Amino acid sequence: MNEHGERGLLGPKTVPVLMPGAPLDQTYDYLVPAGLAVEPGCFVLVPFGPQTRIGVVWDTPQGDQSRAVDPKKMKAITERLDVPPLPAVSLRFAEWISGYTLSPLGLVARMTMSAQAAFEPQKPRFGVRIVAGAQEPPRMTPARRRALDIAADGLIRVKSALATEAQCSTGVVDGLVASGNLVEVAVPERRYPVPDPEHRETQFTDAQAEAVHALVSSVDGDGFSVSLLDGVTGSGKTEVYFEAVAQTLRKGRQALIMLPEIALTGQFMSRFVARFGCQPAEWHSALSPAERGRVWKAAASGEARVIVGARSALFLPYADLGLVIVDEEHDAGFKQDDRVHYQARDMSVVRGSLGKFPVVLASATPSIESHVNARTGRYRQIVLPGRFTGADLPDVKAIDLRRDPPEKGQWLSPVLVGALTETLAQRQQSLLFLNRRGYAPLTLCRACGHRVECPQCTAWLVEHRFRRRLNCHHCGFSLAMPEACPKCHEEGALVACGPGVERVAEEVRERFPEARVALLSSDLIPGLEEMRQIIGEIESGEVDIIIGTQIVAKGHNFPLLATVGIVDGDLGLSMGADPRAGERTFQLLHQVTGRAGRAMTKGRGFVQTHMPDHPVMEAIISGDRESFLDREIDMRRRGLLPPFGRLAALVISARDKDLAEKFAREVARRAPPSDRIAVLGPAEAPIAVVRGRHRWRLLVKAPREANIQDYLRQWGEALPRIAGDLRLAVDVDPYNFL
DNA sequence: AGCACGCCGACT
DNA sequence: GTCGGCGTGCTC
Repeated sequence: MNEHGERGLLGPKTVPVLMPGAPLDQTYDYLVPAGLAVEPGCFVLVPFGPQTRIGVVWDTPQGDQSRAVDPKKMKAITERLDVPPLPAVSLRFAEWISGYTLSPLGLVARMTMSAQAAFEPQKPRFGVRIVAGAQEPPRMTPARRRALDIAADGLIRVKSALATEAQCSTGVVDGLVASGNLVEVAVPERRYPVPDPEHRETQFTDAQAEAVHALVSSVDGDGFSVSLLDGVTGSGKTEVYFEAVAQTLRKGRQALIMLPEIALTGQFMSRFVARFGCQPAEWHSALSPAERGRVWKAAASGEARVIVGARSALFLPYADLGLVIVDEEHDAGFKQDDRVHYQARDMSVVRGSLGKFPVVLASATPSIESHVNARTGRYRQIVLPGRFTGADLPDVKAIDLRRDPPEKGQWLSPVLVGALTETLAQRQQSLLFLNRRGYAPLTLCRACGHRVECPQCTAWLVEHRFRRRLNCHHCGFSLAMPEACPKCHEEGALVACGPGVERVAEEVRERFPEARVALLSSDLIPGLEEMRQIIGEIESGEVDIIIGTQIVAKGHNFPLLATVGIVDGDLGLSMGADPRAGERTFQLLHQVTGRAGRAMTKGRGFVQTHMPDHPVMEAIISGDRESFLDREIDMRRRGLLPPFGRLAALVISARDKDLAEKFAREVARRAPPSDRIAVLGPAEAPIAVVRGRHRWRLLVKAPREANIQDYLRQWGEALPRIAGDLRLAVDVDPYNFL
């Protein structure tokens, strides 16, 4: 065979083709039929074994090419798909992620074609338009009159839209098409408006202007850089990084603003519209397949200038990406933990390096990793001091639950109740935060002491009183709330133990029957639209007391909020093995208390805790972030934890308990010896059984300069083959220690 | 991932 | 005697 891809004297042209979606780590060579033009990155249809698959033409062969292909077995590309090709940088990005995460390239490549609809022949949508000068239909009904009057403007409308507008059925519209008064025409594809960098000038304080200057010059600098934009809630971070977006637009390049899924709010979109005069393209899980297809193509054609999206937006086939902003960069939601385990924040830095453009990480509570990178000079640090809305940071007080406990069966201490009463009297808003969904985390039988557990997981079932069900938060198992104990069948003996947000809401409604209460929990809000609506109601003051889980901590701006109460500040600190537990609790509590007091009023925060002396609580209360950081960073350094060391987790699972344990021990035995890399475990996972699968974990700890991937690959080759029900998942840079 | 091939238990 | 279980192996 000739050198790949070159048509030589020796034979016909062949190209390496990758199969996205298959867990395969190699390309396969295909003949290119005469007259078919293919180039690297283009999508083709190829015969693959007994099936026909979509493939991506690669530029260099990947994976094991050691066994020469039998020329007789070589098949030809069936056809080239009419889809924009992936740019070369997307190929390099996929290779990089595959190498780093140890995921097969085929699985990574699939993430770049996550819009099914873009690969199917698009059916043009048909609409109707009025026929000018046509005779009125023989029978003119009121419905027909309305429809024709609306259509009189000559615009093209989809049939159903016209019918809705004219308050008639689509039958009426069909009738008018039949009578020749309307004509069916293809609806032109929706275009993406071009955001205008000069739409509205923002007034900046001196400190903000300095930050803007730093970011804009990194865009001007025409090359890779990472900036950490570190500014408290209300410091104007968003408006500051919008200027980097504006500068990228002026240069004619595309920008991606990445947000945690939950923070993709209408509020963010309106701020974007205010600055740029139109909506950005959105990319998140709530898009319809057709919308996904449109955004994918608009990213590839360059028509979508700015894309605002969740982590998967990083894999869109941008024609000319020139900037990535990662807002709320500390958020754990940027870590993907299924199939390909990747950290989108870190991968955006890789993407910037490959694409030679600046990356901006923004947060009010940056991750320890980013802090360290900023302190060592790997990242530029841009600090936005204070709030510019005129309000100060809230005063935060600890409520020592040992001294001021709530009444029995209640969860709000008298101090917190007092603060809520006061806030209510002043007609201001309060927020109660508890990071636990449902009504109660444990249901106990008073008669026999039985704890109601999930039949397929090592976890208690959580009562959801609103739905009258017991749910497992790990596998989706659900049971109608039983009347009698499932174990001893005693009637009416089941009692709810501990609080969830629903229970806190119940307590609030009993204590403040006159207050308007909003309960925000992911399981009670069906989708992004409903979420946007509730947030809107809160903003406009239709709610007095907001009670919510994590969902309230992210990206929302509640201008009327005066008082914030953390119902259980200790939640999340007790989890043993997670090196980020302290950091995460700090970030969460800081973000939530930071919601208080935005528009000209000074806010107050209260944290209910059993350990007011814990470093996390002290940092939250004193607002002394730096010494908390120093302490955490020092702990990480001494423990050789990220970013001073590298971690990888191996999770072995099987339905059979003994099989999982035996294999885990076998895996541990085969660990290549190393004096720098340590292997801890195996140990049963903290949640030992999930979905009926028994899980064992191994943790690999390596110094920063070690190549942990090489070590893991070498280890993988030494393992017996994984047969049957056994599974081995590799998670480089794990964030989930359960 | 798919899909075929291949070797062991309950059915027309 | 077959239908079908899923264990194993391959796809240029």
